[in-house]
Amino acid sequence: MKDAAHFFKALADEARLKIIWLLFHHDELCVCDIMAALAVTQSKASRHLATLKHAGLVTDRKDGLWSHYALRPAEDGPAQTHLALLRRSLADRADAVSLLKTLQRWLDGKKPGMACAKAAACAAKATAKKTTTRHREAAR
Amino acid sequence: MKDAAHFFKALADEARLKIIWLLFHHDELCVCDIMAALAVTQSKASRHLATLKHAGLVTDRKDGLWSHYALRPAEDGPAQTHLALLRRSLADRADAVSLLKTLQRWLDGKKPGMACAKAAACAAKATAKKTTTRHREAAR
DNA sequence: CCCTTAGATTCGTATAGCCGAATATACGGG
DNA sequence: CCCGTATATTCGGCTATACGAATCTAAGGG
Repeated sequence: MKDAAHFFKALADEARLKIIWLLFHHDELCVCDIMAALAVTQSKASRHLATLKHAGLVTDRKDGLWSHYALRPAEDGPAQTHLALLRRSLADRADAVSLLKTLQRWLDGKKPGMACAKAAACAAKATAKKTTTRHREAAR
Repeated sequence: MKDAAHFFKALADEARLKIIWLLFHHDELCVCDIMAALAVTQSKASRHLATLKHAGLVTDRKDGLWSHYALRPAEDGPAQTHLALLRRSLADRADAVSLLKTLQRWLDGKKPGMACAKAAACAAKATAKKTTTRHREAAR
């Protein structure tokens, strides 16, 4: 029963749920994709991915400088069923959908092969600014 | 998405999973039942029940001195599906099954109407002692 | 009223988790 | 070899959570 609790702990964080959600729709993502989509720092992205890996939910594949993360192939335990259910229940959430779009925008503008991290950090800052602006407007 | 994380947080604790598991099989349980079955202190039982209530997973009903807790009736969201799945996946775990038995033993010997808390605390200590004894034996 | 009992809450503390900043590692190019 | 880049890890701090012990509350029973 301890391991069931452990499994749910891995899901008990919004950032990790977002990562899993994105990985449902993309076979592989690298750390800077996560940074850009979630608008988080590099260490946050990396740490949450490590947590998910440690919980056995994702795998990583190294390719030169890049680490590519993917959902762990179904071993068809209860965990997989929970994940499938999670996927379905997130599918009609506005924030989940728009998160996917944000990632897609990033992936589209990525090709140039230019400084990944800086661009992602920049995207993060831009999103943060937009958010605080929105808050400020809401406060009025 | 934040609320999904919140939901999983409520499940991310072994004691709470155990409580939910027991409530799958018993329409209502009072705090001292939980204390006895899980072999935990009164404050631990009460606090975890409060957490579950706060997360909307259980309801409570007051009857004189007693508080009776029950699973919250299905509102048929994804949460309920996760719970149903959880129930199925725990069903063939040895520890979950024996936990149910422990509770049953307690319920059977309960009728006398005698000092609930002390008996439960006693049961808790007995279980603890058995466990440490077992550990000591394993260590040899 | 006072006492006992079931349960809730508070208190102090310990541990776990999250975070950004800084630093470390490791790879590829010049 | 040195540099820049992508990711990992460490560090220090902060918040959240978990816990037992103690205290509080409220309901019966004498």
